Amino acid sequence: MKKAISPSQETVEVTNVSDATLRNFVGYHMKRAFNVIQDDLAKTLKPFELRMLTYTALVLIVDNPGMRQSQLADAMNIERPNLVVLIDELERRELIVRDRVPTDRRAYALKATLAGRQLYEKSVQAVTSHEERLLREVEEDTIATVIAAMKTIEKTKQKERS
Amino acid sequence: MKKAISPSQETVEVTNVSDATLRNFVGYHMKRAFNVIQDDLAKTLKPFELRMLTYTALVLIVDNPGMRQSQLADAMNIERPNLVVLIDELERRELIVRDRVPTDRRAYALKATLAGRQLYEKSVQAVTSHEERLLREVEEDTIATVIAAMKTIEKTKQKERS
DNA sequence: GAAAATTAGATATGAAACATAACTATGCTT
DNA sequence: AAGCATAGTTATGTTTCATATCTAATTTTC
Repeated sequence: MKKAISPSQETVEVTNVSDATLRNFVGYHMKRAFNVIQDDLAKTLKPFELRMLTYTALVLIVDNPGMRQSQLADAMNIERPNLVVLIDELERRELIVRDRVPTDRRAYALKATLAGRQLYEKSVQAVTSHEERLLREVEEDTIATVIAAMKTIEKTKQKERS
Repeated sequence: MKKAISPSQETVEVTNVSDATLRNFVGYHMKRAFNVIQDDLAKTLKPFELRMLTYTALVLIVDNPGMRQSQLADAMNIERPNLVVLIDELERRELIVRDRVPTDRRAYALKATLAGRQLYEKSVQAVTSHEERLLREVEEDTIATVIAAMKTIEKTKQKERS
């Protein structure tokens, strides 16, 4: 059995906007929820003068000392040219350094400075609090289920490459 | 008991990039999963010459005939000026019309044309298939849990406004 | 071992998504 | 009627992300 094609098209004053069709999609729910998280994350990182992307880069560099720019771009799923400006910013603020790789003088080994590692500690702590705050009403089991689902969705990407 | 402050900072060749710290955050998982969904959605909408935002606007207009631009901007969480260009695009393609509201000549009542409703039907069907494809490996129960969690997160936004 | 192809990073440039300020036209309040 | 508020628009700027092209260095190939 098939539903009527579309709602009738008479113009009436719209009081409550219905997003019922979009609510059928998981992606729509994820986008809306992620917007809330991202807004709050931005506020959380503001005191450290970090944005989501600079924060992500800093964390990955601290956790992977000696990493190269292309590796970082891959890990962050961004293009190399866009990473350059992020790294420029972190370097200018002396949170990281670009060390030359002796075995390959084209490449840079990215390393955090002491200041970078200290900012990492503080900001990771702040982001942890931010998540605790936002997820306060979500059960621990539910969070685990969500993470598992997100990983499954993330993995389907690789399969496409065939 | 407290962990060591940071990984040691010796430069070694990084083979596998570790994002273990970021993996502690639900937001990180959501961002990565959503990127996969968004990329696939863009490909799905390409044949219809729609982007995520124009698709969202079209669906909301079809589902809420007579809706005004400011209502749509509110529903989509975007600023009025940015909506104007989206509506311009849909209008230029004759998928929607800006009807004058007789009772308020400042406002427009947005309505889809027949072509707009037809594109809606096709594109909603395509997006439904896209989600089925991406979520094939996610259990039905899990999806319900994820949607509930997303709604909970989305709702925490309102509480902040105090 | 030299020429050709590849790779790491940088520069230039543009598109898309988002925000703010200020404007026009209309409507509402008093 | 005067002043204020609202709907939509215009102008403008920022951020995120993509592509093409460049340089320097490395690797491949003959």
